[in-house]
Amino acid sequence: MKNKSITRNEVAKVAQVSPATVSYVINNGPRPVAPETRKKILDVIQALGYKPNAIARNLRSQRSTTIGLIIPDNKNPYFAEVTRGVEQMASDSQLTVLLCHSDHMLEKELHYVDVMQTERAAGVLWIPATNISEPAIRMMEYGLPHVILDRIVKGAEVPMLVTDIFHGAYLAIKHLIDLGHRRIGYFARHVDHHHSAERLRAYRAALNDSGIELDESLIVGCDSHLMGGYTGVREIINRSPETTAIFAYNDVMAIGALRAAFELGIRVPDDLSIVGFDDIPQAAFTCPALTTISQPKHELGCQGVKLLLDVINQRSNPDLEIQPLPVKLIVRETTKEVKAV
Amino acid sequence: MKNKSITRNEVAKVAQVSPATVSYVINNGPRPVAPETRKKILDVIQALGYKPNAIARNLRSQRSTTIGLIIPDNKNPYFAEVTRGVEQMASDSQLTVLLCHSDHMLEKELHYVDVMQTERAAGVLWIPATNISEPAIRMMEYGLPHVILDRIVKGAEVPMLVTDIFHGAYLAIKHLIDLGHRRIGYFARHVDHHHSAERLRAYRAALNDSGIELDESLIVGCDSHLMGGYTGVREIINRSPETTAIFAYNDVMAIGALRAAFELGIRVPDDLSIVGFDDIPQAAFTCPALTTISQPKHELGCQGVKLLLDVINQRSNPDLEIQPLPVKLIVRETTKEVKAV
DNA sequence: ATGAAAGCGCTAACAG
DNA sequence: CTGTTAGCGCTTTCAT
Repeated sequence: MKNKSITRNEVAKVAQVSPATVSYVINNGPRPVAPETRKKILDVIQALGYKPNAIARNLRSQRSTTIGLIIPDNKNPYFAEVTRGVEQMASDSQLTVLLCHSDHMLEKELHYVDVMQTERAAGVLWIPATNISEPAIRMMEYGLPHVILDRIVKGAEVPMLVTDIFHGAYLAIKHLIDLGHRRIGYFARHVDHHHSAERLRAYRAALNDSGIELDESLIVGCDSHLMGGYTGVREIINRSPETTAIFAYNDVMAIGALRAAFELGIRVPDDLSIVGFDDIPQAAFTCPALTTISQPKHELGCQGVKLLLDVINQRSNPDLEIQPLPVKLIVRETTKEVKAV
Repeated sequence: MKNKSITRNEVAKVAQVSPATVSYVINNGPRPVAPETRKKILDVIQALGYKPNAIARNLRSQRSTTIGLIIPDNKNPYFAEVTRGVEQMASDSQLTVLLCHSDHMLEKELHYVDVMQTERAAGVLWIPATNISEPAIRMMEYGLPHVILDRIVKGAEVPMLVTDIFHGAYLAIKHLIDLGHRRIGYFARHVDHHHSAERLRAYRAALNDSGIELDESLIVGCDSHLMGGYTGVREIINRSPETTAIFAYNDVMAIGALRAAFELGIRVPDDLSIVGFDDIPQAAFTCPALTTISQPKHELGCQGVKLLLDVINQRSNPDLEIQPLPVKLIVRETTKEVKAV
C-alpha cells in the first residue's frame, strides 16, 4: 500500500507544458493561462487523477492550510459542538483542523502548542483549561496566530471570543422574577473561570436591579454533576424552605435537582421552578421539561475560525475582539408563575 | 504576527556544525553523533528555541505524521468518545489527527477522502455514514492506507475494527431470560447497517438458544430518539400487554420508554425491565436507573490507530482484522427477576 | 565522526 | 502567454 502519487511534473510532461503552467492552472494565478492550454491541463489532471501535494505547497509557500484546535475534552458535548462548528467553517474556508485534547491539563496545552508550532499551523483556536496565560504567551513567542474561545484569560493580549454568559444568566433570573419569584436559589460552581464568575455576577445584578435583597444563604456551592444538583436541593430546602425557584449553573445540575425534588415530593414546577444553561445539551434533551439558556456553541466555533483568519491576515478588529455572542432563553413548561409575596 | 521561525541551518551555524549533524541529533540517527557535539547542538536548540519544521520533514522523507479521521458527526457522544480515543493514541504515537465530519453524507466522505489525499495523510480512520464502499475504493486507488471503524462495509477489502455488538445484545437478552423473562420486546431501528442487523440477530439467537418461541409482534420498529422509545412502549403494550421486558436499540430509546412507562403507570422495573446499549452515554448518565451494555468506544479509537499503523507499515494481521472488541453488560437496578410463567 | 550536496513537489520571480 | 530556475527546510547518500 505505498502512496506514490502523481506529481505536477508528470502532469506537465503529459500535457506538454511547463510545470509552472500547471501551477498557474491549479492556483488560478498568479499568471493567466490560455483557455485551450488550461483545458488541456485540466483534462490531464483529471485523467491522471492528480492531486496537488499540500505538504510541498505549504513548504514552498511558507503558509499552511491547517489550523489547530486545542480543547479540554471532546467527550464534553459542549466542546464537541464547538468543535463541529470549527471544523465546518474551516472546511468552508479550505482549511483542515488538527484536533488536540488538553484533558484539562496546562501541561498538555503547552505540549500541543509545541506540536502546533512544529506542524507550522496557520493558527490555533484554544479553549483554555485553566486561567493561566502561559500557553498564549508561548504562542506569541512562536509567532503563532491564535484566538481564545469561550474564556477570558487575563494577562494574554489576544483576541478572545465568548458567548454572552452574563446576559444569558441575567435573562434567566429576570424571567423568574417576572413570573413573581422572589426567593430564587443559585446553584453555583466554585471554579475560577469566566463562566462561573459571570453567572454569579448576573444573579446578583438581576436581583439588585429588581430591588430584591440578596440572601447569601440562597447561593449554594455545588459540583457540576448530577449529584451536585441533587444534594443542592436538599441543602437549599433545609436552609430556606420557602425557595420557589432555582437557577442552576448548568443543566446537568438542574436535572439532578429535578430528581431530588421528585424524591422529596416537591412538585416541579408547581412548587419549584428550575432553570439551567445548556452546557451539556444531551442532558436537557433527555429531560425536556427544563428551561434552559441556549448558548451558540456551533456559532462560537464558526466565528472563532473567522476571527482567527482575520488575525492570520492581520486584519483583526480590536473592537470586535471581546464582543460576546448572543444567547437565547428557551422557556419550556417548567417555569411557572407564582403569586407575588 | 509573522511566523518566521528558526531553521536547522541557523542552529548549525550557531553550533558550528553542519546541518546534517543537527538532523542526526534530532532524529537520533541514522548516524551516530559524538556526545559532546550532541550536547552542544542540544544546547543551541534549547537556546534558540528551535522546533523542526514538520512540513519540510514530511516533504523530504515522503512520509507524513498526520492521520485523518472521518466520522459522521462529532456531536454524537458515541463518535466523540471514539474520537477521543483516536486522538489520544495518535498523540502517544507522535501522530496528529485531522478531524473531518461527513455529516452522514457519502458526498462529504468522498470529499474528505480527496482532502486526505491532498494532505498526503499517512492513513485514514473512517466511520462510514452509509454502507457504500465507494470511499474505501477511492482510498485504495489513491494508495491511502485506511481502516474502517465500527461498521462492516461489504465490497471493501479493508481492515475493519468493530465492537462485539452481537455478543452485547446477546448478553442483554440472556440476562433477561435468566431472570425469568419470557416475553421480551425488542425496539428495533430499521436502518441498514451493522449495528441494527447484529442486534436483531442476537435477539433472535438468544431467544432461540433458550427455546423461547419468537413472537414477531414483539419486535417494534422505532426511531432512535426519545420519542421512538416513548411511542414504542405504547405500541408494545397494545400488541402484547403481558410483555415483561424490553431490549431497546439504544439508551436514548430506553429513556423514552421509561418516561412512557411512568406516564402509563407501568412500574419500572417491577412491571417492566428495560435494557439498552450505551450508544449515547450521557443519556444513561442522566438516567442511571437503566441497565446498559457498555461498548468500548475509547478503546475502539485506540485500537483503530494501532491497526492503522500496522496497515501503514504493511504488517496488518488479517486474522485480527475483524476480531470484535468485547463489550460489557452493566446491570443496574432496573432489571428484576420475574416468576417464570 | 562529520561535511557537502542532491533532491522531495511545489511557488513565484525572472526571462523571454 | 509560457518556459526556466531558484529555493522552502529538511533527510540521507556520498564523500572524507
